[in-house]
Amino acid sequence: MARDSGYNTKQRELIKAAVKGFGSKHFTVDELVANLHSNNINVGITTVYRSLERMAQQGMLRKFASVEGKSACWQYIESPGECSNHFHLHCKECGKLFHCECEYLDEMGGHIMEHHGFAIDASATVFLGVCEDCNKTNQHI
Amino acid sequence: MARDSGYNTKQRELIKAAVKGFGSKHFTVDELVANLHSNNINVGITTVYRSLERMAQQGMLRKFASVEGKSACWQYIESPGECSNHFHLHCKECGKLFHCECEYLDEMGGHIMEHHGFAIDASATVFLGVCEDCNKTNQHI
DNA sequence: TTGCGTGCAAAGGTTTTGCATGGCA
DNA sequence: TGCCATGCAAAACCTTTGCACGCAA
Repeated sequence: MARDSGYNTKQRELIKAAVKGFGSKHFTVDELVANLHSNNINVGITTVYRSLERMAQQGMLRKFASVEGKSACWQYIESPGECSNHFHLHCKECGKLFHCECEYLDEMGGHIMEHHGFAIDASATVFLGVCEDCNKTNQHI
Repeated sequence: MARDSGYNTKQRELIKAAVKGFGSKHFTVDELVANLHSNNINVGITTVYRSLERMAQQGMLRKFASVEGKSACWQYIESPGECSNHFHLHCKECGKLFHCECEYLDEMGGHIMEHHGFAIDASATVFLGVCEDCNKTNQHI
């Protein structure tokens, strides 16, 4: 387990607690700050960014690339290795993020590594498309 | 083929020509503007953004989500349907974009549609990872 | 005491919007 | 003429950086 290399401060504890509160659900910096505010906790946005980045480096958090100018998403890693084998489906219509746990995708990673020499970072890769619900809604278009 | 719905203006022609000049190579707004400048063409950045967005809607262009605060990438679609059946691999290390034509990935799209009800937009999806070359370089890390 | 952590303010970069002017049809 | 397109300026947005002060060890 990665140990904290620096000091233990009140802010870090508060941020860590809030992050854990999201469980395996992904969140943005905005959502995290809103969550803190709703508990009457005020932490500088700078500190939030720096803490998240630090936690990501320690392997406690996963950072998703931003999509289409939207802000980056973060996700707490409840157990080490968790989510490393699943991909994320991001719906272009409703913006929802789906977790997709599937052996097929494991295979795919292996295939791409073997045949194309490319090591896919599943935790950072986001599939863009349209989810089931939005598909139904938009069938007439 | 999608027809222009609006007027034909000099700027649109110039932008379209520059875009075609990139062939199937992806480019950013910055690169496009630099390209125009090197030909002594000055078009407002606003117009560039609006034109690209319009061309993308007409199916003449493909827009890639921005990655990690980097600016968005665009790609000219030389022939309709081109690239619609292949994915793109974006190397986190060197930033190169690889085209990956592969039946396996077609299957995968089908699988995800069947089993997860999610319609993947291959043309917009970018796999993040590390390419062969960078992998070799970083093996000691 | 030492030096890392915090947070305000400001800068950074990309993209969008308001609005008056310009140009196509 | 009527409406769409243009482009300047400014805003919007997310994120990072500089710097002085505060706090953990």
